[in-house]
Amino acid sequence: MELASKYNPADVEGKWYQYWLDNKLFSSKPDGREPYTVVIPPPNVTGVLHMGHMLNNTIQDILVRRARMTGKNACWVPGTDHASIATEAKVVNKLAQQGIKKTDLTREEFLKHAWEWTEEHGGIILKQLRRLGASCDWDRTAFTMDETRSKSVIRVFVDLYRKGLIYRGVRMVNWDPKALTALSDEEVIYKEEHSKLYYLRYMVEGDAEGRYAVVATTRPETIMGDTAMCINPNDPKNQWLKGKKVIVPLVNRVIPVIEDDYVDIEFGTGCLKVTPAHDVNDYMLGEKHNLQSIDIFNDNGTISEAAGLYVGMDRFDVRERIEKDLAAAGLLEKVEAYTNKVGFSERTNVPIEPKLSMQWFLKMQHFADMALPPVMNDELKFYPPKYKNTYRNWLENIKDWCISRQLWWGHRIPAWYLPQGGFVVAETPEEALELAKAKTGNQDMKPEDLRQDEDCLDTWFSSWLWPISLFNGILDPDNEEISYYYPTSDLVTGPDIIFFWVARMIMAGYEYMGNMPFKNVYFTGIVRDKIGRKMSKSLGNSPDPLELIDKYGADGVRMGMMLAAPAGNDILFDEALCEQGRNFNNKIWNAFRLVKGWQTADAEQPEYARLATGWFEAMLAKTTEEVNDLFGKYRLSEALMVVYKLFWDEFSSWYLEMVKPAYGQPIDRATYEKTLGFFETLLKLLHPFMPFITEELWQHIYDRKPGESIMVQTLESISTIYNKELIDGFENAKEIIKNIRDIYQKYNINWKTDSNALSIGNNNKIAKFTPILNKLTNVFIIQKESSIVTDIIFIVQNQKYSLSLGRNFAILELDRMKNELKYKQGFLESIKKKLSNEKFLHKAPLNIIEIERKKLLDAEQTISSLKESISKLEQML
RNA sequence: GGGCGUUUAGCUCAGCUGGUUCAGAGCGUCUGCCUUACAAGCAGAGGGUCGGCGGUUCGAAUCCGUCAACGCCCACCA
Repeated sequence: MELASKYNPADVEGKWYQYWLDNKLFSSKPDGREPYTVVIPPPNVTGVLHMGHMLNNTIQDILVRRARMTGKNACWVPGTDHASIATEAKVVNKLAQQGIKKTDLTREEFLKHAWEWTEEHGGIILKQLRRLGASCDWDRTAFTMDETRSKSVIRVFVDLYRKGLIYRGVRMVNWDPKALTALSDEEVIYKEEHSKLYYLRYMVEGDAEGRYAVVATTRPETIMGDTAMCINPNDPKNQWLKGKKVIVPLVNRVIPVIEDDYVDIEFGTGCLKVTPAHDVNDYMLGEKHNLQSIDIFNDNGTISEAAGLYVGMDRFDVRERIEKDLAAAGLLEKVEAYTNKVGFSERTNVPIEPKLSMQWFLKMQHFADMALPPVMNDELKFYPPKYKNTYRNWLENIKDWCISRQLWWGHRIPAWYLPQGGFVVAETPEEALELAKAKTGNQDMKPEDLRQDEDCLDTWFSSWLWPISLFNGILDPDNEEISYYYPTSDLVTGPDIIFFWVARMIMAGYEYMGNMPFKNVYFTGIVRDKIGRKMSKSLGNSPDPLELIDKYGADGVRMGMMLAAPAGNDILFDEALCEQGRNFNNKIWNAFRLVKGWQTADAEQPEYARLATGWFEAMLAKTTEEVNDLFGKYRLSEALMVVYKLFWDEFSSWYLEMVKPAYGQPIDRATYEKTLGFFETLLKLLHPFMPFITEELWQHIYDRKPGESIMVQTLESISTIYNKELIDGFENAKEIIKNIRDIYQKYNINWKTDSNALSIGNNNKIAKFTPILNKLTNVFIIQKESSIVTDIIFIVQNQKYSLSLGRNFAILELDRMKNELKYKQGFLESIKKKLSNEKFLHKAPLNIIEIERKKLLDAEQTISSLKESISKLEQML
């Protein structure tokens, strides 16, 4: 086989992905093996792959492939999320471009457009994941609005309603004036805004002196909704206002002055305007003091008829306008610059408006009580564990979840209103009708007499069931699949959805399965650019993952991501990392070319090869153990780095150089076979990280049967028992070789043609490695102290070595040796000091003292031999 | 306002329960090499009072206190 000198990913990636699919290697069915289950965080159905997905799914694929190779029945279930608000907004936009308003359509017509949109754009992202190499069981692909998942959502809603955990009521909710829907607290993002604090004059009614109270507000446009002014009863400066009535500026409504401790005496003037319809706190005050509530906003954020002024204007236009009008009327005391926090809709990015409305809620305390302990006591582990705190904090301050959305795209709330008031909750219209008949006693009731709730459920109300509903565990709780695959193993997701999704899945898991939904949660970081900025379209700093794959290969990009991705830390992504990944692919490729290019011969295995194979076997075992340990701790980037170094440094730079036959010479068969075996093992270790190139080479390393794949080879066969002494001995030998190479380079020695003598003294341990030293540096070993004054001296692990170069370079080394002597003497002093410290000898453990004593002896020995060499050299001068 | 986290080489980060795996890794930098697998490479080298200060200890990057900078999460101060 002729191989190009560069690896070309495009030639092999598509081929092997298809091969894996054709041979059903991603598919999983319950069997006798231990299951390993991962459910994908479902991306938005109409989304496209971005760097965050790339990172997240690379990690999942690494874990899944690794599990598969450790003998588990790995099942990675893919799917997409209907993303209620986001998708509906996209469909509304698209319709708007065609001149169609949502309000002109019936619900059915709108949904038809939405499904068309979904079918057109849906699932693109799943196709893109294949480019990455994602080993999902595609036959299981699910959608949060497919039949099984939809029915599951409805069943859960009905169940929770019947358990008394879902209720309906009028509450102050976060209103999104663009999407025209309520939002949960989690969907509101607070941002600091530079705004103004307006001081408004509220004239005191009937006051002869024309006195007025000054109220500070950031939202003067809400004065039309004022129904009281509030002071703190303990505020000395406002005592005079007690019992008075004041006049709302411009509006001229007379409102009472009420008293409540809630008001902060220090803030502003200590006078607070109360607008119960448009502020959460004012709402509470309104309830407490029985105030009227005037809703001055329409759903889209414009001023309503009820306001009486500025009707139809946008809320922010009114703010500007009213400032001028107030000033003109002499009712504006002053305006100050002010920084405050404003809530924005997570999806539409418009400021949310607190609004009183009728919504459905889920009582959360019950769920919080179940979901907190298993995380806090590490039954369910978070990686990194710092997120336990975040999680606890949220659960300990849990609020009821507003689950209704005024949208059409989603799961419609299964509540039916009766003509005479009241409602029933049921899974189907038929069941609802029966319930309605029973409730009203009217047996003649017809389906059309019932009116189903117009609203949809929050998207997360379906995704919180994901680990269960994917295996149909809601509708058929005892089926084989759910029993086998649940609880799932690892969840890989971003910390930004810890409340939205992770916490709620844990809740649903305990409620419906009586068990955790996953055993471990791996929180990834946010992908940022290399100078730490979030990736965004407007900055243009977000590379297209598919273009990166075209450029560097999927394996290269995967590796680039993983090199920079410790769990929970943000990753600063730099294309240079993909380059490093690509280079590594190339390195593997070329190592393969070398090995496969060798001719074999029936020859005795040389001693250097015998030593090298023994050593590399030990290295392989040692590294395998390290990798096992790191995977156990979810330290994937470190695991990759360990294998990377094993391949590049130990295998390519050391091992292959040791066993490589001279040019044109064949290699003995024993070494060749060993080397192929090592290569295969290395490919297996690398496969979870770099699936494509490892498959390609694995297929070529030996003849394989059709359908065979590295994917399903087992890693457990790699021995993790190794000879530590052998490894240490090689490390020592490598140090010596490096020293010799350094000297060769420094003095421009043509070492390939000239053999040089290395005196190693009476050092049997190193003598053993003579064949290796000889092969890599062309030295011959003299096993006694050198008496040649002009030898170049170097010290490795406190042993002196003398290299004879036949010419007098040693003089040039004098300074270096003197420096080394100085350093060693300083070192010796510090140890002596330590060992003469009574307290140290008294209190330190014996083994530590022993170690110090040994250091002392070693240092003394080194110093004396250095001194000797130096003085000899100096005599020569 | 509350909570959490980070600060170690030019960059990105490891360093768990204090002591030879303690000052590390990868990348970058510098030097020499187009050596017959690979210049997307090979062989070497340099580089840090472990954020500041104080304490505990025979001994501190590691434990405690404090200050500073940065980041994240939560919270109803208009």
